[in-house]
Amino acid sequence: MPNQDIAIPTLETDLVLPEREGGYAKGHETREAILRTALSILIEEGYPALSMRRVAKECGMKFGNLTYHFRSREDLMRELFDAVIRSYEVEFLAIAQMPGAAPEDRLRRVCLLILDDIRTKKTTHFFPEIWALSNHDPFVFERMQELYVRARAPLLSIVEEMRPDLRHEDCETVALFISASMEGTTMFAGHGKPFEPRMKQIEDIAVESFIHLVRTWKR
Amino acid sequence: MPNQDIAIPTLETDLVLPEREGGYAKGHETREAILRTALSILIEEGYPALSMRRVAKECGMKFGNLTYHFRSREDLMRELFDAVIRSYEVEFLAIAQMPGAAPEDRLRRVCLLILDDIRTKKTTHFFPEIWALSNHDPFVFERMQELYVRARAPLLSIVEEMRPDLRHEDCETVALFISASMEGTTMFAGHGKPFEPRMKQIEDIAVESFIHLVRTWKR
DNA sequence: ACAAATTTAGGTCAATTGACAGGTTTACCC
DNA sequence: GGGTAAACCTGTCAATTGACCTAAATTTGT
Repeated sequence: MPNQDIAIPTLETDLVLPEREGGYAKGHETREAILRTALSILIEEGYPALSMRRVAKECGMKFGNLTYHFRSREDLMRELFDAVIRSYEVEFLAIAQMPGAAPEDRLRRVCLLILDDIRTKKTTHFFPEIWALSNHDPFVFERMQELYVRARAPLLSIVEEMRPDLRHEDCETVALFISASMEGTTMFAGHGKPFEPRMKQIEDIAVESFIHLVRTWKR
Repeated sequence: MPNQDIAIPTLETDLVLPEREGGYAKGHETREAILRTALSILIEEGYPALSMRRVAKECGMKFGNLTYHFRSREDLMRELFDAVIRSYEVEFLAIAQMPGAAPEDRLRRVCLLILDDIRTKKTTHFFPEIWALSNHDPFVFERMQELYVRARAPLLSIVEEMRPDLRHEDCETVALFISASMEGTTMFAGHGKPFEPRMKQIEDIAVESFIHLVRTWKR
């Protein structure tokens, strides 16, 4: 049963900014432009290239102005990660509510959605950066784990629906394994990686393997 | 069938330096000390903290001396990555030659070896760094993919042995999926991660799932 | 013991970094 | 349209970075 023909919703919003209290409209736009530029640098050239001056220059903005909007580099980083992570969270939220299809079908579609997203340049480049950073920055660590809790939520509820006989904790571990498995393809079949052309076949393997796992797993 | 009782060989050699042509003994030691210090900084504090002056200070060595041994920062990085990657390559080489056990048993043991290694601090911290770097540094990219080709070799030969009916390319993709799946657990069940205590259960899930996959996969 | 190779030490250099202080201009509300 | 807060700009600061250079001390092979 090939799955190439299932329509995949795509994600356009790179960033989701939090509601702002006061301030002028222009301020919001500028803030967003800054974050968007910063994300672009992070994706194109990596974390070490992401300096305040670099961001200012790339925005066509004076350095002093940037420091007005983001007092410190750390401020900017925190808000950048928050905004990007939020963008994935809204995506996962959309996945969570899927019409009452059969659980196995929902599992399949969730996995395909995630695996297709992994092939985007944004995801292929952004996540390894936060994986590395999360090893040394508690804030990134915390925020990233929060993100993945939400990313696993749809998987978890499907697993629990399919296997009411399992303990909650076991469902969690199964969902984690499935999620982690998919993340692991990033470095090999993500955007620009050697196995990118085989991603569709990997998707088949993954989905089939996951479905059997959830169906039959006995602790 | 619990697997906690299988003895796991551990890896002590953090670095494997290439054979050196001429030079004195002390020079080699100093070089090795430098690389060891650099690796330690990379693991403990991440790539941005890895500056030449920092390495020199941490070795109790003058900056000028460090620049004698490694003319440039890039020189040091290349050799560091080479040495660390080489250390994993010797590990995988050891795995490859396993006495004529049943293929499924070998698959199990290879996977357990890899998953246990993922829980070490060195692996949990080093690999995300090169995953991130490989997105922007062609040298790291190249070297990393080489490493993984070797890491998959034992898996691949087991898959081909178990499934002579499959095309070579399909065996490759299956081996890749298995390898990638395991790598993906790094950020969740690696050293210091939230699911680290559940790694043993994850290993059970992974091994069982992989064995069934190899046994039954039909393209 | 002697010469060559190697190791250490010290310093300079331009470039880049993040933080900050002081202004000026612009946008918005009344 | 005037006033105020927001947005923007200029310039400076100390600190750090990597590359480079020179000279002394030490180790090694012979």
